Amino acid sequence: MIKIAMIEDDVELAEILTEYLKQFNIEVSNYEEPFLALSSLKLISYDLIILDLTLPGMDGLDVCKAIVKDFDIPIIISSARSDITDKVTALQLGADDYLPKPYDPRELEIRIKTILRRFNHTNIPEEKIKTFNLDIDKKEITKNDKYVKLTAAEFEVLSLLIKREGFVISREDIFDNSDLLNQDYEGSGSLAVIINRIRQKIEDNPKEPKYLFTIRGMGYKFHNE
Amino acid sequence: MIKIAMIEDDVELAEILTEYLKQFNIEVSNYEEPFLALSSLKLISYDLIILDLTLPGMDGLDVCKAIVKDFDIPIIISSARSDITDKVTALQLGADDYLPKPYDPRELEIRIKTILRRFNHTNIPEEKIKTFNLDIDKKEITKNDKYVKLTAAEFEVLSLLIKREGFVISREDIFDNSDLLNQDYEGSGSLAVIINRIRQKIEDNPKEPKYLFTIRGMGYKFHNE
DNA sequence: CTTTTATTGTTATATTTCGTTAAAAAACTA
DNA sequence: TAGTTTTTTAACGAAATATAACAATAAAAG
Repeated sequence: MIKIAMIEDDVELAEILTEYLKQFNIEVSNYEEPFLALSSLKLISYDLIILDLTLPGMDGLDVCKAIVKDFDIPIIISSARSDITDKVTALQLGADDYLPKPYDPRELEIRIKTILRRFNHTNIPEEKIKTFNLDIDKKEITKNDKYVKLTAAEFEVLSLLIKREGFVISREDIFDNSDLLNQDYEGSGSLAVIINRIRQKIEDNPKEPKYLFTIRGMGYKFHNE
Repeated sequence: MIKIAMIEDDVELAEILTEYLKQFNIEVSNYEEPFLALSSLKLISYDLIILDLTLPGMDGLDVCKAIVKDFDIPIIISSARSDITDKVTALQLGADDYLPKPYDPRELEIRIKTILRRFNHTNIPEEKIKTFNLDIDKKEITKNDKYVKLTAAEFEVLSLLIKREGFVISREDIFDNSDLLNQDYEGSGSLAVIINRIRQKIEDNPKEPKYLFTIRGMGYKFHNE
């Protein structure tokens, strides 16, 4: 689990990003107030900071400076200011990356992973030893580098499970994150059928799953090892 | 996937090239600001740099010098300046190639491939083991070095699939990338017909495709192995 | 200029696929 | 054991795709 502190006054944006990053086991705590953030940095250990430069009534660069001074933690600057000097200054101050707004959340995800990998070389396992790998662009999932042929709905469900590997995903969550599945999930066993079909395709012995577990009363959980 | 950093202040040109190179699994990140590019080189590992010499308010050759000094990465210089000394200087500085503007994107693609092959001898697989080969100039496609006779429309569709090999291509995408096909694709099965005709020509058993797959609800996908 | 041939788009029909439903079986809880 | 939840299974039907036959058009040949 990666923990991130976000300093962002646009609450709506912060929520969107928090929601998006949750998919990848990234937990975001947002602070609208930079000084509050600075205080809590002393208490809670985060892996990374995302700092918005365009904060109301203060210069984000000063905040950046303060963080660099007191903490050894990677910083990603996000800013709506198109001022080029900002970028240079921020990077000179010790920020690790600079993202001009608006940006694609996926871009942010990639930058986070890249920076963290660089920062603590060994920490992020990275999709290596994993049995299952997900290639979003190619829309394909591989099990031990072997292509698993899935239908659209099966792919949607399984990719969500892989993305949230290790966590229990409620049925509701799955439907919320799917465009394909009929949203009137209530009282419908259709998901169970899809899960069952996925098991047929990925488990050696579908009766005794090694990867896709049912957590009774809660949902499903995926182990990728 | 080949990753390239482009340093180019003409955003429009950069976008065109980015779009074009995407076809060949080449991902381009453009930096309008050379110093920003230099900073990000430390963070992100690119396979190659395309550097525009005619940057506003600074000498691109200095940027080139800075890159060569700190990074072991091939550089292609692109320049609108017709000054011959520039070319010589650039190459002396350690640039790997020099392209005078304006140039054909295809030219750029070839240079990129050539340089990368030279640079890391083993890394780029190169179209060797591939069953299908596409020669854009000759407008011909070969299967195991044997010429496949296709109609114009079939060629357009199949070449797109080959270029984006491994990725799912939506029907919409195919029509967008075609001049020949009737644009009113909606509700028309004409593409399915073309796909079927292609299968008859390239598959051993069209009923069970080994190359041209249907991804239901998504589009088509081509495997070239 | 007419005839032939090839190509492409259209339509209609056949086929396959896949999500849903429903009902039964199995697993768990109390 | 009874009652609930989850899984399995089979069958259905709608939608997506494939196929075949034809029409329209363009290109080539005579």
